[in-house]
Amino acid sequence: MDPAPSLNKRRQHLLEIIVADYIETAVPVASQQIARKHELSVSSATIRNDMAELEEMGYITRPHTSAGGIPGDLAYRFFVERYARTARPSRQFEILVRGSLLADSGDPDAWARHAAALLSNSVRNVAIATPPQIATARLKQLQLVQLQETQALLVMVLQDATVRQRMVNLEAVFSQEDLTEAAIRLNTFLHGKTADQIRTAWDADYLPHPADDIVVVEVLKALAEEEEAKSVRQYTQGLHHILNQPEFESTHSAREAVEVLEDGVALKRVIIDTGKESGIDVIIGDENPQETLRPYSVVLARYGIPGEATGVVGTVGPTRMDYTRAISSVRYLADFLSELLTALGEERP
Amino acid sequence: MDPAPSLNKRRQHLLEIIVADYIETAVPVASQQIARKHELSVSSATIRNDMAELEEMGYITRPHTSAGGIPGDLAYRFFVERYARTARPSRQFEILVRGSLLADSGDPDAWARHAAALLSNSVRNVAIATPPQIATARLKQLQLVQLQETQALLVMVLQDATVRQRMVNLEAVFSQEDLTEAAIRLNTFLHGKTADQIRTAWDADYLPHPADDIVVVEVLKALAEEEEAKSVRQYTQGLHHILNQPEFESTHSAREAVEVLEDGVALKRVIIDTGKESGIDVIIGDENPQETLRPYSVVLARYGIPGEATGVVGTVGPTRMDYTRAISSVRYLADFLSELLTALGEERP
DNA sequence: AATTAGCACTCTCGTTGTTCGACTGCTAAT
DNA sequence: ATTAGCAGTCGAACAACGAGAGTGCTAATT
Repeated sequence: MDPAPSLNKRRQHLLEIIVADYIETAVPVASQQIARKHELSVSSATIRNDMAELEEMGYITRPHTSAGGIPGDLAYRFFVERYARTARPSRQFEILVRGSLLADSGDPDAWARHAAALLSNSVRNVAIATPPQIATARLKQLQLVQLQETQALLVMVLQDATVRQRMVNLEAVFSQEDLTEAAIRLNTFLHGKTADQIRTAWDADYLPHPADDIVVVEVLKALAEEEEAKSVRQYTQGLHHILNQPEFESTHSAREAVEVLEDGVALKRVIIDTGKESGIDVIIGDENPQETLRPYSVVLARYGIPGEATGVVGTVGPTRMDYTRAISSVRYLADFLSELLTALGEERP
Repeated sequence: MDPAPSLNKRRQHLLEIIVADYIETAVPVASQQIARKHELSVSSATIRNDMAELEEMGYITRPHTSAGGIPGDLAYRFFVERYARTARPSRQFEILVRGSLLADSGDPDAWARHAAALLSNSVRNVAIATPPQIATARLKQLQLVQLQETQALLVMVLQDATVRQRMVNLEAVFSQEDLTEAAIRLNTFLHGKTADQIRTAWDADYLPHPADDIVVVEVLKALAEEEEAKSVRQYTQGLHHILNQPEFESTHSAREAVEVLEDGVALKRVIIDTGKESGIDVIIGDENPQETLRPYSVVLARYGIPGEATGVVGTVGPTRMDYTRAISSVRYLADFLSELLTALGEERP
């Protein structure tokens, strides 16, 4: 569908120029400047008329009576739908991403951490990434390591190859051999099961070994925690970039931004809501349901294996952000992370 | 030893007042203010004379001719040695720390993360913490989990109960049963060994199973990475606090601070150097060997089991920071983390 | 009907001048 | 050694002002 049906060709082009210019310079763009820099074959007066029209329609606003125009959320939305969605990242970025992420083999947590760093440097804004989270946590294998006489470390590998650990207080003294044996026994019983499945199977099937129930309880706890939305760990990178942006020159706005982004609870909500269906979510300014994020724009994509294990990568910045770069970088990262995760998660039946 | 031998009682007290006042208000402290607020039983003129003397000796400076005094690094040093070292944290803080850290059972990584958050809120500054790092990495137990036909996930539990994972590309097809068997075999062989010990034992003792060497190579790689200084992961919290400090009102200084602290490479160097012997390291301003950290003060303590596994907690802020609070909070946290770690690491012979 | 030239008007920004209040440094008295 | 008193210094806040950039509008042009 046409993002802006009531705009003729020239005005669409004009709007594109204004948005692109403002994204680059952060200065209200003036009609004369446009006439001079771009070969439009119309005079500045015509541009002024068109800009008055664009203002009327809510695409741009003016900081004061005798100033150039600055794009509003609507203009950015138009720009994103019309021009920015189709872009591809630079070859350089692709190489950098592949090289960096292939280096940390098999550790989804490290992927997320490094993805955030890579993205942050690419878009010169704050980047966030979450490691893949499983929809319904499913145990793959567990291991018991003796710590003290009656204390063991329970290490669990989940379906998506993430590893979780918990401490278990046993009620009696066990040797490492006992524990290893118990682990083997429990693995055959628990392998591939969700929390629910474990619960029903456990009731039905009495286990004769005294320590086993304690371990199972801990496994259930861990799986439950895993499914809690609270456990969405997110890596944030590149906070310093926003202090370079002219919109955060005042200490006040800068502090607010850092507070919101470092705290991350608003972001978490956005992440949870974000596109289960594939594609890039672009949330511009006031479109954001999270009030504290209204001054910013968010470009997010979900990656991974839908219904199995998915995470999120994306970037946050002022509404005047480089959407072209942001969208292309985020898409490329999400696709590549999905690839990595698929390779890791694929398993023989 | 006396931190300031050439100062008489009154001048020491005066210096204390100036430092404490400036820490609280961030405004150059004037002689009249001192005379009014504190019961000194001397007039402002006397204070002026004393302050002139303190300036002469390098303890305080003045922003301009007719302004109050602001403490220099020397004054802070005096203050720290004379008054701040002995402080104890508030009961409230102690309770908060115990409650929070006991909640994440057995996960040293989570301890560090939460310690940074707790400390940051307490001192209202940036806080950093590293999870415990082992001096020479020592394998406790490993586990192999099948992912694809020729691919397995290697999960290692190290001596200090931290867990690391790597992907292993096997050269042939193995079932999960094969892998479990191999893991048991390797565990008896590798248990408790350092990288060096593994290497010598491996040469001496030929292993008949074809896949074992691949796994051992990965274990060695992981242990090596673990020992690399580069792998010092650090959690930074509370960057937004520094934007509240008046010294970072200008965007420029704020940006510099965020850049230095978020990047963390300078901090990493300081962390590596930091007090192997117990005690709190207080590095004030220009005393810092790291040039980029000269505008700030750092309060750091190492925790854990010396020679076995240790980490670092601490805080970074402007030289005008609340040393009393910082030192007491850092000390309490370090002590408590050591306790937790000792409980976790204690092991039957 | 759309476009353009021209011009008066508006607004911001950096500069300069001025006042006010706070604080010090110094001198002379205690 | 301490203090009172006073002249002098400095910064913060505010107003005035001119320059420059850009618009809105009107009237002429295609």
